[in-house]
Amino acid sequence: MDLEAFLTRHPTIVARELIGWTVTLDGVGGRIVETEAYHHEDPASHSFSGRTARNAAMFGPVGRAYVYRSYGIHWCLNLVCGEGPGDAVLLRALEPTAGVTLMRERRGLDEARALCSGPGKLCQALAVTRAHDGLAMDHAPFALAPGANAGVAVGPRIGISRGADLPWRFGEAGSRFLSRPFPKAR
DNA sequence: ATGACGATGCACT
DNA sequence: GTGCATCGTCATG
Repeated sequence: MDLEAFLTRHPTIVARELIGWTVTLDGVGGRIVETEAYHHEDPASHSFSGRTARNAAMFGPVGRAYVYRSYGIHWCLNLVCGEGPGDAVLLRALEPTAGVTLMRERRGLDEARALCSGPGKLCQALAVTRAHDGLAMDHAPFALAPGANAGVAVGPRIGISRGADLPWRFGEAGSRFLSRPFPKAR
């Protein structure tokens, strides 16, 4: 399956199967260990109320980056996917594997486990900004490569009010690089 | 023109 | 666990 086919599926499927893939920007990045799915019919999605200047990238081709500013401070990076316009996967945490020294400088931290353990942290470590909004994530300066995972945990998404009941957050089971642990299964 | 509110992170208790 | 910084985006007047 090529990348376009991989991405042209429901964002929950893509978000789950993306765990273990590697993403880099200018050679800095790591294994994707945490994602969240956003669907255009989901009230929590930025695309729910239609296309605007901010979310335009979500309505473009799959494989592009959708970058937005959160809380006026942080950047967050999504990979556009889905069977139709308006779907994306939020990249929430990476296991740093490449350019770790540069990440430490950008983050002002030593501990690898805290370098990319959150959507805003990840963007600071990789130096993602609005300038990357709309860029293809399988071409330079981005790169995207498949990879395996050690099992996927599922739970509710973080920091949203609407659609909070949907189990659309995915993470590598047992990873030490998550933004937060997953609620214990029951 | 103005106001409300975040798909957060960090310091502090 | 709680509080707050900080500002772009969108809805409303």
